[in-house]
Amino acid sequence: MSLQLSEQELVRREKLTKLRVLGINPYPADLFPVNHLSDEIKNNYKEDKKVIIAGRLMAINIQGKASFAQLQDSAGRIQVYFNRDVLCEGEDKTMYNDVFKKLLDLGDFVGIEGDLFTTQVGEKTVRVTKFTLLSKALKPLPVPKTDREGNTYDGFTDPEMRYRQRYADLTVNPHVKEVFVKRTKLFTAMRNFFNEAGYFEVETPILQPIAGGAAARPFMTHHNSLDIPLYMRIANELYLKRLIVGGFDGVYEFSKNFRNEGMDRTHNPEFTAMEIYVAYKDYNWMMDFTEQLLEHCAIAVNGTSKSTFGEHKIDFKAPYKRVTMRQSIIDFTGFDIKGKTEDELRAAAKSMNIEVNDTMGVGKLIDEIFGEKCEGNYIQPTFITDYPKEMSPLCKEHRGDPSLTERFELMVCGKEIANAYSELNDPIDQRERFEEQLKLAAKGDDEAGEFIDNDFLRALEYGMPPTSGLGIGMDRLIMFLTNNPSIQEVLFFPQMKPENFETKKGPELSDNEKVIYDILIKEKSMELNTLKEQTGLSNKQWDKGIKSLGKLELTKVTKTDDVLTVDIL
RNA sequence: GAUUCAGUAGCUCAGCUGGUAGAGCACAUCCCUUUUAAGGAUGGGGUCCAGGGUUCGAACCCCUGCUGAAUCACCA
Repeated sequence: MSLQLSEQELVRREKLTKLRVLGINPYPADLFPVNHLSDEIKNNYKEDKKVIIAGRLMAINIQGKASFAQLQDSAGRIQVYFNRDVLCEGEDKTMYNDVFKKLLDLGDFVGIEGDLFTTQVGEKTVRVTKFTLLSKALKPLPVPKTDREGNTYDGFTDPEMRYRQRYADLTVNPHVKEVFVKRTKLFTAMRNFFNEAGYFEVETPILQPIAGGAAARPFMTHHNSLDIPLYMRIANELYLKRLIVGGFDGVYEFSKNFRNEGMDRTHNPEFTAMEIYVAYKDYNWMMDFTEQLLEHCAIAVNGTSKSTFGEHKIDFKAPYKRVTMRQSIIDFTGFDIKGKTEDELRAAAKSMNIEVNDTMGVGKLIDEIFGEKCEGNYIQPTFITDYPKEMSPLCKEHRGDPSLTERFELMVCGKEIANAYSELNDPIDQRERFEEQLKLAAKGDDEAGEFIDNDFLRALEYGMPPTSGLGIGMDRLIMFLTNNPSIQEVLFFPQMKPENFETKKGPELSDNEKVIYDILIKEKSMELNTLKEQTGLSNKQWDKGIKSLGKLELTKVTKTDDVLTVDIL
């Protein structure tokens, strides 16, 4: 089961044994007493200061009896200087001549003790007095090089390889690491904002008997000892509201959700949402809260509320524009949805060249019109408010218009990044809405819920205070904050088709090769065309077979005058 | 799901009209004590994604498949 090794991999394996012969353990167990990071050295530079650092060798530049190398640690890179006579004071120059020059490779982890100096070219450098191999790399890293102008050569850029081998991507591409540092800063900033507001971080089940709180196809699994199906969560809404029923004033959760749907550059089967529910508030309050939150987060991540996404410059500075869905549709189509019947809406949609079908109800039709004609126009953060009741089964009816709900979505660069309600807390209304969804589902609307969560309804019957809830797509938000158009760039390990690690056949012969070989082994030597005819192989199959047999040094083709002869070796 | 493009050395990529597979970096050996995309000399390294077809001959043309990307469709 060994994969075929490249020449470079074999060389590194040989170095491993040579190191062991010299008594050097290439994978020592000892703690290494690091006391500086590369950026600390550069920021608090003091001539001759003694430092102990560790990291990967990312560039080696040997010049005879002295050498330079780049050591990369978690904070960046620092140049280190190996001088033969500094490193090896006595007669024995093995550590420099053999261990450093011959047995170390790019990618190896080394620990270094040394003191600081500045080279003639002005680069802050660690003069190595002692080095320790901490871990040998057997596989060569793809090492891009960058010149003085910042042009990168041999970049490790193939997305497939970068996603599959994120460890190599992170090692070699500092800008990739930066995206994930920002991702974590975003989570921290949001968490701090909520905690300072006095809200409570909680955890709710990922394995659920009913996947509710959203309309999406769930992943199904099975619990053996209960012998029941379980679903992986598609949203955490219904569980968080149960906690508001239980008496918390504000609860929030960063929730990994799972949806068994299509994948593309903005959809991964598992993604992270944040949902927060706050008692005694409504969606107007939540809009204020949301714009404060996002301004805070943008500044925490990028140091400014401004951000660039592709061709767009966006600014998360509060307050954001607020437009009702009805007004938005009037603005972009001239059509007023107020009071229109399902048939009128369907006719209007058709006249706008929007694809519609009979399963679409009023809500869905309005949503299609909005999605098609309006959504994409909102580049700066904008709240779209007051959605039709039919498409918001968990949202409280609008206090001023019973056909609407108290709901808003926050649009940025034409995409939805947040969704919020004045939460429905009337248990009887809630049951009716669920039943309405069941009817829609039966009618064929695949976005309508198929189950009624009776336990959730029971919770509401005990009484839930008026509550406003907000959900934010964290992946999408971090895409906007780091200027990445692809969700795969902001997930460490985006979902991909499994890689095929099947081992190569090695010295075994393929079928074609066997046919040729079996005939030839009896005759020992044959004229080429006779042999070819006897095998009955096509030209292509013959060609491949005889070529690879030659490569394996099992046969040899010789030409005497005009006659080609094949011999067995 | 549809369309288009791509897959060649460890990495980034050339490869003309079908005619023995190339470069830079990396690697190996040697020279070089403050360099920085270090430099100089020499050398090794390939299942041209896989399978089939056409052809005297295929990395190249045709078909099928695999993998990925982009655009579109789908996706609160």
